[in-house]
Amino acid sequence: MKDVVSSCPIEEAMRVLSGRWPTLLLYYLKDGTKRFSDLRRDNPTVSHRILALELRKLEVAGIVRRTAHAGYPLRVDYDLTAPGLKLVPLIDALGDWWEDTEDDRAGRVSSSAETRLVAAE
Amino acid sequence: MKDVVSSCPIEEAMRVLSGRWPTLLLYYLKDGTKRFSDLRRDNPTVSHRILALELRKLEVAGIVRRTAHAGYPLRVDYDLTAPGLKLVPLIDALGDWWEDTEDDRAGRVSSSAETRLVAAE
DNA sequence: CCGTGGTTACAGAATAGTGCGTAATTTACA
DNA sequence: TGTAAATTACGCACTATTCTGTAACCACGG
Repeated sequence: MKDVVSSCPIEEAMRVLSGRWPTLLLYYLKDGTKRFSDLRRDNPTVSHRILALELRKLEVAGIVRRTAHAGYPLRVDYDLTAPGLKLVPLIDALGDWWEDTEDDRAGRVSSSAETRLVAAE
Repeated sequence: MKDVVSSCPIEEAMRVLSGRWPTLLLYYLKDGTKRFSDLRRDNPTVSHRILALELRKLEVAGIVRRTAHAGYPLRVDYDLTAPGLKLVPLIDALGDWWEDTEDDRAGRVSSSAETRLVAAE
């Protein structure tokens, strides 16, 4: 994945939203503030390390806000920023699109999918 | 990327849209029918192998239609299916969101991003 | 010792790129 | 006239790069 300085907003947006976790984290955070360990419990298949990395990526992108409370036992909260909140309905729309078009997309996996053959003229 | 049979439409949608190319291909295909070599020219950094794989993925997902014309020199057309067309405005909305929230996301890369410190109560 | 949030080191898995081969027809050129 | 080369859309094998997981460690109060 080279940089290629895309200048295309779609490509840039996808750079941070791509992958399995970003949208899931958005999904869980839309209900409100969560802590690191909450998010781990929400989806137990993400590794400790990756969760930290993904959260950091979203934080740097300005989608998630990280709030570290001083003192011990160490406590950190995560919630969505204003842009993050604005993103949620778009993600939801994507989910709706997937469901609404399910019949039409006709996940015909075993056959040759959508391919059609046309005789040469 | 394990399977985990998500049952979450967002996760499933992201499984096919994740990565650098799917949205880009959508972008180029929204103008109309394109051939394999056209798409290669549109974004020269994608390798032929990956382009073929990505197109096949979108085809199986029912977003792109592949039309192979019989005879040589082999000719194949790609265009969007109805679900694919419906997806385009959502992708565009994502790009708009990225642009519109640019100031607010404040890409403060060098500093500690959004992190804030709060004194313990 | 435990739990919290996080980082680093190393290993293994997944993904991407490179180059070669293929098919039938047209064109190129000695 | 004969044959070599180009064309198109890939598939395959091999390598390079990148990503992800595991485990260990840190800080500290309880």
